[in-house]
Amino acid sequence: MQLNELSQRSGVTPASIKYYLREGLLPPGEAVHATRAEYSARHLERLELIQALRQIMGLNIGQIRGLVKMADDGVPRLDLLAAVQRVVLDLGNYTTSIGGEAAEATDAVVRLRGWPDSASDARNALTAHLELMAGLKIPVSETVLDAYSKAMDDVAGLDIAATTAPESTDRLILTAAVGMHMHSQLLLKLLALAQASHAIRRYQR
Amino acid sequence: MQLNELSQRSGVTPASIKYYLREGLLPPGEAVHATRAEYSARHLERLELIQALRQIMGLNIGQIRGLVKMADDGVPRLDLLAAVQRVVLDLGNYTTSIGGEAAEATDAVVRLRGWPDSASDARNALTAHLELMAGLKIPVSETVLDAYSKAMDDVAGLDIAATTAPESTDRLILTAAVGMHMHSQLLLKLLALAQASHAIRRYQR
DNA sequence: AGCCTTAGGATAGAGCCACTATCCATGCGT
DNA sequence: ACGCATGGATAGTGGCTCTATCCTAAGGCT
Repeated sequence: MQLNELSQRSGVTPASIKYYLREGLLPPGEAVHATRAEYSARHLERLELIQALRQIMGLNIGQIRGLVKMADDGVPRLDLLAAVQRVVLDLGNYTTSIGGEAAEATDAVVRLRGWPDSASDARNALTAHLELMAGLKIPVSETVLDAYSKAMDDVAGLDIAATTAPESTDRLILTAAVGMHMHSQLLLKLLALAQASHAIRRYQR
Repeated sequence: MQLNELSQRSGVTPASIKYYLREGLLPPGEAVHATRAEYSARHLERLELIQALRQIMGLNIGQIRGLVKMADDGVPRLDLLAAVQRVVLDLGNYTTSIGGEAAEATDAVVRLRGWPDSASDARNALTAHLELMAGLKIPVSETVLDAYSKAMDDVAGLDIAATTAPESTDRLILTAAVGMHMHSQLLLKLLALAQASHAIRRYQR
């Protein structure tokens, strides 16, 4: 298939496809000769991935490029999942200082939940976030952390169990990202409803 | 105090303050005469609110305008909190159809948790989100909804209890928005860590 | 009283992002 | 052999959040 057909099948305009090619999100088609290139099902799949990451998750071009580069480089699955987490759950842009109360709180949570005691983006992000909250004078008691982490442990168990092995790396990213996003959003909607319910009970009388 | 001092005390450049005035985020200062206006502590507080909503929460000007308009119009506290939720937890932009499986699932959750059975943005958002997930063929079992909602119910109870009564409407918005945001982000970080932990257990062997 | 500074108002420009449109030489398909 | 689509390059668009410039008017210091 060539550009026009790819465009029609994916619903992405040719101009945008060219843009994605330029930005390195979409690998170039196999050049039949100077002015003709052939695209495959892989390109279609990639375009679907790009569409989902842009429109559903709201990722920017740079973030998407990072993910698809990893896919093209064939990095291990766990690293890929970690990268997806980083952009979908917004774990990036954090600077963690070593030690400190926040780090201890994080360690305590990890021990309490029996999670593997290894460094990770998620762990750094958690520590950094606790530091941020401490800086903003928003207290996070051990009780709260305990309750939150228990809840998330339960949720994560269900999430991971529901993840099925995908047939291609692009599909892995797609299902993992969409799944993570949808589940975390679901959690936030439930939180909103729960908060609203508690607020009504508390204030409306 | 006048423009320059307001700028220095808030850390916002005069040009940006003018922009906020133009956009109606900041009420005009009390005009001493044609070319001089006096700003008060309220303006400083408002600027801090705007800064936080922009930089920490990433709200856009339109969303902030909506919130501060409500504050200036003196709408009831519960409505204000609902509006804060809408922008902070991203409950807007949803179209819900009446009835359907998703609505039933939402009703079931509300009954199960003993939450007040009233319409709300949060409830609509939840229903719409469940519809979206169904459309994407991401199954959400009753078990999952039960576990998630229980977790969020516990969390919300702690959240609301931690909310202290603020002295001004701007402060109410600020503490509510920052608190909501920080707590929801904390949850997401914990979710990330929990997921990573489960994934390691599952895949790394 | 006179002049320098600064406020406020209006308008235009900057910088970023994700496209989108135009232009051009090329060469396949009919 | 010739029209039309292609790849490649480059420039433009529109939305958003500022930021900079200009201008007039007036306060206040001397």
